[in-house]
Amino acid sequence: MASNDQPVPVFSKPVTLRDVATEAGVSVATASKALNDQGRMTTETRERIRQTAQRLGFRPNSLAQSLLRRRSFTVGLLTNDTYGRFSLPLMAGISDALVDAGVSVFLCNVEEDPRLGQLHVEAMLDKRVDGIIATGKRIDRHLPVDLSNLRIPVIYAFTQPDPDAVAFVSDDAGGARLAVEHFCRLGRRRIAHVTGPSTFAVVHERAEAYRAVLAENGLPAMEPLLGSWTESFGHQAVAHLFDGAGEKPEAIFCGNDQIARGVIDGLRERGLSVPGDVGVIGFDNWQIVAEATRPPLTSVDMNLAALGREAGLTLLSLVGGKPAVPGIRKLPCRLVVRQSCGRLQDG
Amino acid sequence: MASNDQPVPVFSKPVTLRDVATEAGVSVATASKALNDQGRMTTETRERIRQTAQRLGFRPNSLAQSLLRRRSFTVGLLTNDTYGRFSLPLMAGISDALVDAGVSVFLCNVEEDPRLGQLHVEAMLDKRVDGIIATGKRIDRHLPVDLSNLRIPVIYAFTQPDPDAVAFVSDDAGGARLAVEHFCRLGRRRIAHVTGPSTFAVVHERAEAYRAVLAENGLPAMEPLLGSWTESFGHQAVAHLFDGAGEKPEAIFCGNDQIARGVIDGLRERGLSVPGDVGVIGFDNWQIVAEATRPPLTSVDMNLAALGREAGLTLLSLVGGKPAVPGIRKLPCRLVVRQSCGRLQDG
DNA sequence: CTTAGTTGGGAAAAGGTTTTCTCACATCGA
DNA sequence: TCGATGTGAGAAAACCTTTTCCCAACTAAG
Repeated sequence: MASNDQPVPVFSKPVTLRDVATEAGVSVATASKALNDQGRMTTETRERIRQTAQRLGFRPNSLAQSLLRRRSFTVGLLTNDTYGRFSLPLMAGISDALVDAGVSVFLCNVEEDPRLGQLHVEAMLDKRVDGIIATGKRIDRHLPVDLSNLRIPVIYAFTQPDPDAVAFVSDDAGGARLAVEHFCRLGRRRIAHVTGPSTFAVVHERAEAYRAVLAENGLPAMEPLLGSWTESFGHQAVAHLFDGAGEKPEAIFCGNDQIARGVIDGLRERGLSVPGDVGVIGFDNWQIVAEATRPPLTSVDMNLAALGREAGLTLLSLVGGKPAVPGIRKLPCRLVVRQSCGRLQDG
Repeated sequence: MASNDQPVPVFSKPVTLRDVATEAGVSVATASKALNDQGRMTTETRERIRQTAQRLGFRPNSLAQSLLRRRSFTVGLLTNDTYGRFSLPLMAGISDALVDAGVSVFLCNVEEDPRLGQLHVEAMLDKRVDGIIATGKRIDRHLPVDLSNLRIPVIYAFTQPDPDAVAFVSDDAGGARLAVEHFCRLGRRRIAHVTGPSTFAVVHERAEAYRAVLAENGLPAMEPLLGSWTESFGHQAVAHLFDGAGEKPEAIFCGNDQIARGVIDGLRERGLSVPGDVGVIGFDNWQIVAEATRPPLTSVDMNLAALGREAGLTLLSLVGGKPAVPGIRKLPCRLVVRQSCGRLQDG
């Protein structure tokens, strides 16, 4: 049987620093110093070693470096967000902030399973991650793992288990203000708020901001409609708001894009034009939803990637030994204006 | 200034094998063997060392182990799927398959940027990942990185750069068959197919299967409608199919759930009932979309998690030195029946 | 010519674990 | 009592890199 009958691939051995040193006729110590711009030697020697390393395709073994430096250039991202609606943009930001520092990210989805969470955390700890970023779908619920007594820095994004932790969250109240104030600027007077269930902390935070902006602008207060984060609740809300007697809203600020979508569809089915008769603004700026509504949805973007970047950078500096003051940092949202909210009339 | 004025946390030093050995009054060699069930010693000694390790909370340093074993218990997942629509379920499957083996997964989103791809791949290589799984949004496009001459095993999921590679993809033709055959069983005779652009390989593969099933069942052939993967194309398609003259379809098999959503909305706007007048089946089984359509959408599920599990397991066995025959492995889809496709009439 | 200082480069330890050898001691049969 | 066998446990090498000394050779000053 010929040897090439075997489909098993042969992987060549990685070239080590010793190989480079031998090839260049110096000791490993010198080779190391040459490549790290340390120590003293003739530029000639240094250059020769560099060339040799280059030629041999030498890449230092991170494992050995990590062992020595007690730093693995690795962080873990813990999430329970199965579909990655929030965690992926966050991840993108983190990754973006860290890749230039040579740091890679372990992603662990722990669902709601404490056993799984424990397993993943231990695996990461054993691999000596430099730090952990924990994220969740909502600020007022925590991952099913205890990260409080780890020997490494932990940063929270979108959740904050205790006030002594360092946490980054979006400024939901500010985001709500952006939306409602935008409606005010557009001259809408009766502004409704349709949002998720009262069990979510953000629901109250945003509703509070909504009421505040109405008050500041001398507009009629309307009680926020709490329900579920679904399209179908958007439909129900429209039925509730428009099918009864009394004055109808001119604008609806929705708690997420799915609700907004349901609202827009419900309005259209009633022959109401968006934004002509009613303006709609959503929350989350979930592109795939926001761009599919008719008309495309104006929505509050939580800047998750930026949040991830901040979290990543902060973790890095924490790992580097710089202290960080504990507490929540709120990062501003931004309003992404499309066509569902109406436009300022010129003149 | 009191020392507790400083917010810098103090992280205790990890306990090493040497600590355990010293504490138990043995050598590190013995300690190692005790904990790994190797070597010879009295059960008494072994037990005592175990207890000591337990008491001290010893966890072996993975870095040191990896260095020695030339195996990092780490794999990389490379993707360009920003929103994680495909890569996250895949990731979940991979992670699920590997976590019990103590393997963690680096997730790297390289977008379409070759520089970024290169950066990530090098970072992973330096960290001595045991293998890499590369995935993409579509089988006929590849990531902007060259993985062909790595010293570690590579597995592809959803893409296959060359026939010598090991790749896992979903059986799109089979999935299409499932959908169309389901319509046939339900007695629908005029079955249309609305799908994405011709630049996608899967579009042709599924269209082929669609035609084949029609032929096998002696049903009238209809030319598939190719467009974009969007809701708005779904609307257009409905206009095209129903607003002209000629016989109308009784069923529509859509290339993805977004198209299906557009189709369903378009049908409703025309006063056609789903599934009463027209049955609709989508593709991807994107839960958040499929459950929000009215009625909920029957859809072909590509079993991405299962695919990820297979890929992970295969990579593991490849890493373990077992050869794997190159080529594409197609994994079956499954039909998730909800309410949009109609039901078999009893009696 | 001696001494102090500089320069280029190497030896060795460290990081934490695993594994192979080796060794001392005990036991057993002759 | 002597060799053979077996048993429990330790010493040391290995994995790969970094860093701290250290040393030899050379230069310059006195």
